[in-house]
Amino acid sequence: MTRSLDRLTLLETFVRIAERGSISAAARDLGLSQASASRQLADLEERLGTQLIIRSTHHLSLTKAGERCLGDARLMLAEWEGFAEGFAGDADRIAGPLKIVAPVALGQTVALDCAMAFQAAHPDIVLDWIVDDAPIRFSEVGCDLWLRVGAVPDETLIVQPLAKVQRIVVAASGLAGSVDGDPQALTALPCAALHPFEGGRLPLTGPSGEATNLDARVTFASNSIAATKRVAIAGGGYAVLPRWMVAEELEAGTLIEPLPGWRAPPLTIHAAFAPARRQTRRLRLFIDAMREALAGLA
Amino acid sequence: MTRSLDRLTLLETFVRIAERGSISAAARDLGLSQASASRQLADLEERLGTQLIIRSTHHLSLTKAGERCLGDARLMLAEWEGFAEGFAGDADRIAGPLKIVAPVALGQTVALDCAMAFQAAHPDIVLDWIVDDAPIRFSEVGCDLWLRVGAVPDETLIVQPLAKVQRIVVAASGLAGSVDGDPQALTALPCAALHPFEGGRLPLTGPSGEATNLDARVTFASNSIAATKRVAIAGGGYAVLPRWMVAEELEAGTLIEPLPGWRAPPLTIHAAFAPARRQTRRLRLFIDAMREALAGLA
DNA sequence: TCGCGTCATACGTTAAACGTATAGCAAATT
DNA sequence: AATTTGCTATACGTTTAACGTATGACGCGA
Repeated sequence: MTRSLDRLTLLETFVRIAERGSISAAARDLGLSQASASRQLADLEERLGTQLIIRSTHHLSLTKAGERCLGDARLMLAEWEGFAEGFAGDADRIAGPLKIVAPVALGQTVALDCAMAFQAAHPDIVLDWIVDDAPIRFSEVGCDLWLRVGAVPDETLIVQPLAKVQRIVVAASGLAGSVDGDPQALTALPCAALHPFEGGRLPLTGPSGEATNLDARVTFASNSIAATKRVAIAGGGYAVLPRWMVAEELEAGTLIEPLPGWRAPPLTIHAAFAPARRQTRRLRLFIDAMREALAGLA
Repeated sequence: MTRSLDRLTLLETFVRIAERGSISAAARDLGLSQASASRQLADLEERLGTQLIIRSTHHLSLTKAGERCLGDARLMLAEWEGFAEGFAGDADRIAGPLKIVAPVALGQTVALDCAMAFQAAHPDIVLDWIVDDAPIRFSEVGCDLWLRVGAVPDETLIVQPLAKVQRIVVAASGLAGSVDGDPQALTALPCAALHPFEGGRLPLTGPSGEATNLDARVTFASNSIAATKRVAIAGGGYAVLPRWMVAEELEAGTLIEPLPGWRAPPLTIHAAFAPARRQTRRLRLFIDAMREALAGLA
């Protein structure tokens, strides 16, 4: 009987090497010698009959086969973990890493509060919290959960809606004081537009369900919602922003709602994660907690 | 760094033990000593933190956890195999076991011919060919492919249609010689019905698309299509049978078609197999070959 | 040029998986 | 009832391969 080191351990080592871009760094992370890590990678390559990583002394890169292997390896490792977790005697212990990418605005406010509360409730969870509004390459980042406002541009992922975000038109009173509830008056004003949700057209729904689609004179465009909000506060243009995000400014009068009762199309916050037949309990619980926390944004 | 024997190897050993119901028999199959097999099972139980198999000297049985583990273990092993196969350098070599359950009639004729041709083309394939008309418990049998006429009563499986089977009314001429193309005349004759496809009602479609639904006087019922055919030949009743299955008898005059041009509802032959993100190449190729072979039955 | 960090590999050491042997048990056979 | 057969678990010495240390070749930056 030929013995073999654990194939799943070989995959773990490979994934860590790919993520760190260095055999030595991965070895340190995993508590191995550099020589062992190097040999395990070679062992995996031999088993699969193909080269996965192109080596050089200062730069490792994945082959095409290595890229495919990375995605599959992660899934198989996640499946083992979900599987083994399903038998664990200690059903109450929630532990292990969670790497999460969240949008900047939510990731520094509501979602972050939720994540901190989750960690306080489960102290053995290790959170890796990344805020980023840009679309990520999920398979490269190696995260467990991607919180995303709007569409998730990756059809390989499982995408679940968590909450809808109510959006309204807001502006500084000096800019929009004369609008007086008339949507058409907006077309004369500058617009601070948020990529990729707003462009030259602005669909709105009124208090009685009436619809209109305004031309927007975009004078400022950004993919940063924080920047868009700041421009609106400074009077540089009206903006379409989530109500939760401008509640304080509306209360303080720093911003007004020039079209009371009118709504821009709501956006959906999605949870996106890799398909595996069993998700780890900590991920499932985290998603549930996040769904509950975001429910108040509607 | 603690070394560990391959977790996937532990799963393989467990699956074989469960299938054979004996640690010793599994050890012989796998080329291990009985002691090693016993230890590997104990090792897996220790890793998962739960007992999987209840031991006795003459009868092993799975615990509840063991039953769940069996299904998941098979899937994870299949996923590794599909994964590793995707990297194999020798893309042309088709090898390994295929365990297939087929309906009795097809499994002794057309489908068997196809399977034998497939094996002749790929001699390294090991076929385990089981004919059985009864519904199987897929997860217990541990087969790769279930060929099934009609519905597949297991929603956990991937089910793909392979072919439609054209069915006609046939009878011995001594019984049905006076029917003379009139469907209603059938209601006076005894019917040999095949479970679960025929009962007291017989829907038929005529040559011009006209539909009728006859009362069937069932005097013989069986779940065996071969028995039903035999009764028809012997003049014990008319039967609804696939055209492919009675072609010779029609040619020889042993059976006649009392309602030329009329059809019973066709049945679909399905291929059912376990979901895995990657199917082994041999299974994919086999299913393709079977689909092609059965295409002539319509 | 020098120093540092990288990866691959040789070599002796280590850890764990191996098979053989044995004991206890249950069922079938004589 | 006694014997035979086949089962599983475990002790023990053996075997195997994975381990870490050491070293050489290489590339990059100061």
